[in-house]
Amino acid sequence: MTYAQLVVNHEAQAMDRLFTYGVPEGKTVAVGQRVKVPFGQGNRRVDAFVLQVTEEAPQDLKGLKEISTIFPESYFEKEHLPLIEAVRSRYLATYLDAVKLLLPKGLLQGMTYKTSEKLYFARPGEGKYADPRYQSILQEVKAHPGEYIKADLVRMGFSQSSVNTLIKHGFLEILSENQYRVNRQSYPDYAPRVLNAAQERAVKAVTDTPGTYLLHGITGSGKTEVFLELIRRNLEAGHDSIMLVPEISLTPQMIERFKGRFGKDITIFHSRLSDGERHDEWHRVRQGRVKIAIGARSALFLPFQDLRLVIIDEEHESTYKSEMSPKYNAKEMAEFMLERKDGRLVMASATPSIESTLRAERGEITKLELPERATAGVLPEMEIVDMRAELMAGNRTIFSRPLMAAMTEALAKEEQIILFLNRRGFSTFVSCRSCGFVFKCPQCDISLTYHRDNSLMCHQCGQRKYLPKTCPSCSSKYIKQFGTGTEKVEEAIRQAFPQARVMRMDRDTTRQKDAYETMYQDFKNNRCDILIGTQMISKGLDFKDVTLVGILAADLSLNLPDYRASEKTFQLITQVAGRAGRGDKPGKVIIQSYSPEEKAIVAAKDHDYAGFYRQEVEMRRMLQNPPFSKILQIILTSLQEEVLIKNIQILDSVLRKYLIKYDKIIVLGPSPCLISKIKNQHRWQILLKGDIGEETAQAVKELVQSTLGKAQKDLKVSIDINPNSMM
DNA sequence: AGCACGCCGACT
DNA sequence: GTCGGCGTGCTC
Repeated sequence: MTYAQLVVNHEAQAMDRLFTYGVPEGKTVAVGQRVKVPFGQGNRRVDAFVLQVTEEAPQDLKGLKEISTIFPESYFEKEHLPLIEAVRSRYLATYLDAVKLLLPKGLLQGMTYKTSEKLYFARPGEGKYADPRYQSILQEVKAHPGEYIKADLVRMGFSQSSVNTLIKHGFLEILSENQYRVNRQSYPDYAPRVLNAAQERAVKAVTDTPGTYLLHGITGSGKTEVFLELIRRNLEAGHDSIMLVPEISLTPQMIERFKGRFGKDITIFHSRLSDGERHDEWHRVRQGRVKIAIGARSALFLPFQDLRLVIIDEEHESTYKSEMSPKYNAKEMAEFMLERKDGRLVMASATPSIESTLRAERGEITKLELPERATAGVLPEMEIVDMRAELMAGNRTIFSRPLMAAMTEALAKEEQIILFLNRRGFSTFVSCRSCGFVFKCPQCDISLTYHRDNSLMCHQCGQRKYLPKTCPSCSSKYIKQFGTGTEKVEEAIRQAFPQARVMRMDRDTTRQKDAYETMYQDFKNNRCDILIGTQMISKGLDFKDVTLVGILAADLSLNLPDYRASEKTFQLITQVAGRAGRGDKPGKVIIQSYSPEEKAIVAAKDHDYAGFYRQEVEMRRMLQNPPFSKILQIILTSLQEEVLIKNIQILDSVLRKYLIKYDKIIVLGPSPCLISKIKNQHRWQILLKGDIGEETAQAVKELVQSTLGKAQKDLKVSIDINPNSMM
C-alpha cells in the first residue's frame, strides 16, 4: 500500500504536523496535490495537501484512514519542500502557512475560473431559418468565431430571441471557455536604450556568474534599464524572471516600461488585483504562458517552472519582510530559492540597507555600482535649513524663507515642485488649551489626527468621528489643533501661491481605483505645478520638469524608537531628493530640519552613502543591533489588561530561566508596546536580542506555546524574527 | 477549532 | 434511571 504524508487545512497550532493517510488501492497521489480526508472523530472532510509519498507502512500508527478524494491538479513540486521547511524553521511558521504561500489565492475558498459562454457557427441556416434576420446573425458569428457571447450580439442590435432560437435549433453552438481575468490594456513600445559603461559592466557581471548581487546605483542612474536587459537575456535563454518592487513603487510608469518592453510575456501583481485576477495570473504562470512577473513580495512564490533570475528593487525597503504569518523575508527566501539552481539574485537600491552592504563587504555577495546619472542630469544641489533659526527669526510658518524663495523662483520659471511630508491629515493631534485634554482613539492608544473635513481619524484603526465644538473633559471651547500633515501643507500652499496648480497625493486622495494613475498623468503632463505627498511619492517617479524638492520635516522618522531610525531617515531623504533634476535642468533640494547636525541628514545632503554607512555600521556593531544580532519579538495581546500582564510575567520568568544558559541572548521586557492598545486589544511585548539560531528560536516558540497553552483563550501571541517595527 | 467522552447534578 | 452541562484530550 502507498501512504501519503499530509498537511491538513486546519488553523489550530496543535494541528501543525504531518498526518499519514492511506492512498486508496489503484489510485496514485503526488507531492503538491490537493486531497480531501476524513479528519478527527467526526470524520469531517477537510482539505489537505500531499507533502510526501511513501511505500512502506509507517511505524506504530493507530487508526490509519484513507484519502477520500484526490484532485487532479498539483500546486507545488517536490523541489519546493526545502522552501516549505525553510519558511517553517526560519520564521516559526506552521506547515499550513508555508504551504499556503505556494497556492493560488482563494483556492480553499473555492475560487475558480470565470467561464464565458462563447458562440460558434455550427451550420448554415435553412428553411425558415434562411430568413435574413437569422442570416445576418449567423454571418456575424461565422466571421468572428468564439469572439462573442450572447450579450455582445444583443448589444450590437440583434434580437435576443432570434439568437436563442438559432442556438436551440443547433445553428449556433455555445462552448464554455475559461476566461482569464487579465488586463488587456496595451502599452506603447518601450525600446531598449543603449547602456552606458557602468550599466554594461553590471549586466555582464550578473550574466557571467550566478550568485547574489547588490546593485548600488544612485537615483537616476538607470537601474531599471539594467533590470530590463537582465530579464531580456534571461528570457532569451528560455528561463523565468521575477522582479519584486515595494508596493508603492509599482507605479504606472514602471508598469508602462515593463509592459512596453515585454508585452504579453509578463504578469503584474498589483495589490489592487481582485482575488479572481490573482487566481488567473497564478494559473497563467503555472501553464507557462508568462515568463516574467513583476509584483510585490508575494509574487516571489508564483509557480514558475524554471526561475533563474530575481530582481529586488529598492532592496532597503521594509516591505520585503512580511508582517503577517508566515512572517518571511522575501530577500532571504529569494536567495534560498535561487542558490539551489544556480540562479541570480540582484538586490538594487540607491541607498542599500546596512545589512546588504555589510554582506558585500564580507564578500558574501557581490557589489556592483552605477555611480553616475544615466542621462545628462547631475545630482541635485542640497541645502539644509535649520528650522530653529527660522523660528528665532520670527518665521512660524511651515515653509522656511529659503524654501519660499526657491518655490517662487521655480514657479516663475514654470518648473515643477515636489513637497514631501511623511504625515497625512491636517493636524497630528488636537487638544484643549484650557485643561490639556488630548483627543485619543477610544479603541487604540494613539492620538487622533484632525482632517480638514472636520473629522478626527484614528490612523491605526481608521475610525472617524466629528470634532466636537467643546472639550469633552472641561466643556471649554478652546480646542486647538497641533502639528502638521499634508492637508495643512496643501492649504498653506494655496494661500501662499493662489495661482499655482496644486495636487496632494497620500492615502486619502488615492483611495479610489484610478486616482493614482490620474494624478500621475496630470503631473507628468504638466497640468500641475506643485505635488504634495507622503512616502508614496518618494520613489520610482521620474518627472523631467521637477527642479525643486522640499523636504518639510526631515527629522520625523529620526525620533522613532527603532535602531533603524537613522538609516530610514537617510534613505528617505536620498530617495525623495532623487526626484529632483532628472531632466536637463539642474535640481535643487531643500531639507528643513530641527536637528540639522544629525549625521543621517548631513550625509544625505552630501550624497555620502559610504560615509553614512561607515558610521552607522559601527554604531550597530557597538550596540550589537542587527545585522550583528537577531531580534525576536514576542507580542501578547488581550482584551483584558490584567490577564495580559499576569501571563506575560509568567512567560517572562519562564523564558529568562530557560535562556540563562545562553549568555549571548538578552531579554528585554516585559513592557507595554509603544502603541499599547489597538482596537481594544492591549499589547505587551518581550524582546530577545542576540545570537539567536533557528533551533533556539524554535525552542523559544515551543516554550511560549506550552506556557500560554493552558491560559485564557482571549490571549493571542505573535512571534516575529527581526520585525519591521518594534512599536 | 471541533468533536466525543465522561463525570456529576437535576429531574421524570 | 436518564438527560444535559461542561471540562479534558485527541485529531493519521
